[in-house]
Amino acid sequence: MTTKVRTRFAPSPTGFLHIGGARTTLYNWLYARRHKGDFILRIEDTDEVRSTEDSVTAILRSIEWLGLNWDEGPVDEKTDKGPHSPYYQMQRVAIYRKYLDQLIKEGKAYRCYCTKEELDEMRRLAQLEKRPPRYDGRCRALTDAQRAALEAQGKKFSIRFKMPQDGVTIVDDVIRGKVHFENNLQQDLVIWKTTDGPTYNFCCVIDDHLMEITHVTRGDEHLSNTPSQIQIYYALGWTPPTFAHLSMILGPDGSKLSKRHGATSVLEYRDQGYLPHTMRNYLALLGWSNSESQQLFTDADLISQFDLAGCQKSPATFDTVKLQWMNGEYIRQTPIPELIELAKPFLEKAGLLGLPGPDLKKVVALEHEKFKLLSEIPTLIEFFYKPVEFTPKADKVLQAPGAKDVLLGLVEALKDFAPFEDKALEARIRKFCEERGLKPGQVFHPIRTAVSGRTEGPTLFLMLEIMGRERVLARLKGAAERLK
RNA sequence: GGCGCGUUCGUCUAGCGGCCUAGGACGCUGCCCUCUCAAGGCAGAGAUCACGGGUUCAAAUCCCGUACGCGCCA
Repeated sequence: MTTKVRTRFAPSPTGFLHIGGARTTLYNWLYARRHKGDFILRIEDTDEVRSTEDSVTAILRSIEWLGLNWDEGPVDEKTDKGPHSPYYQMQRVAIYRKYLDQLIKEGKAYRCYCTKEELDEMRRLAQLEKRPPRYDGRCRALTDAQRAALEAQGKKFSIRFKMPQDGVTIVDDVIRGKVHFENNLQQDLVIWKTTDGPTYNFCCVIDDHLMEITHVTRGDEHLSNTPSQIQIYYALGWTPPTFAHLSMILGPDGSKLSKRHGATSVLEYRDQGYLPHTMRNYLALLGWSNSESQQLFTDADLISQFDLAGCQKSPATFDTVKLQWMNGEYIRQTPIPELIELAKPFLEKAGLLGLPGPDLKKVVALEHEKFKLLSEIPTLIEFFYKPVEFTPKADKVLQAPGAKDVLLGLVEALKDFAPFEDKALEARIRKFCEERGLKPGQVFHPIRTAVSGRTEGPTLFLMLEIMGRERVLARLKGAAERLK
């Protein structure tokens, strides 16, 4: 009998969900889905001063937008659902307390009366003497009488976990392999702070065990804490889960991805017009790949192929250029009605919804292969609906000698021309060129410019068809008049 | 400072001792297509596999150092 795979993502709600967190979430989700297991979301809000409800909201929205559903965890900012409820750590403090008492009673944890100042001094001296700046364990051996005396003085205490003094703790990491840590180099970790209660490393162990997490996949920065956590598992009589530590995501300059590199929040990518599927695919590839170096994956592909063991050990640089390419690929794969639906917020914001003019479906289809971001859709199509604005380059085209005559001539030629359709228009306009002894370019460019205000745009004749006779004629005239 | 981790084209990566004169993808350059811009097709430039030692008939691949970067202790 094999146990069911259970993975989790456990963010601290101290800010938005950033790209690194999104990737961690994705990998946990993929792993759970691949093994028909459960994906759990847990909110680590024990840092009362920095945790905010807004952050919780942002994180939940982000994960939802990414399309990663969780099987147990928050329902909203206050409530949650699942057999191991609550999933908000602040609501689990009594549980931590219970295990804390157990460890103290069994002599596996002890009261430490050192103040912050004393600890700082300890660290300073250690630095000076070139020793590792760790807690020296001075409160470990305090007698009951000494403790009573200190407390009689009103001394506050934190609780430290007794790390074994010898031996080696091996973290058998799925991605890194066996990583050895000498126990005597580990310090006695604070598991309960003087005033603020349980610490991250303590809660994390208890929750992961109680929630029956089988695979802990998290950022690289936690690797060094893992031996301590493993020892806490042992002290509590539990078996540690399988660990996997993911490498970091870097900005273009090779430092850890952060605000100064631009957007780091998942929601910002949504607002810039990336598709959730792009994010899933791109993030999956940032640190993982299959042996064919395949680039584009369906979700089903991802789920069936994704493997933690195949993850890269070294950090990866986040590349928005490739992200945009991929988004373009997926936009091109999206059927027009669906694309319009996705682009609604952007069209709305640009004031393009509900305006009279050509069929939006036809217009969007006309430029389909050009969109890299949903947010680009409005700017590329707005001239169909809004008054023409001429770019400097467009102005120059219209200034070409004879442009005005061409435009006015076309107005005449097209006034009653039927059918006002792609191929027929092309034939008619080419004939117009011949009649006037003009090269096609001398006519096509001014038309495009007059009608759109731009020198680049959709294929000409289909654009005219879709724009419709009335609008085309008005714009040709309008542009000609500007040339007076 | 200690401990831990990492290092293949600009970027993401393939590679797990001979198939590598190092493969793919993004980007870049050129050509083709063409009414512009894209998209698409084709071609090309781009990596002494961080460096130095070993092991081996043979190393990007195994071992040991060094450097650099990063993380944790903070």
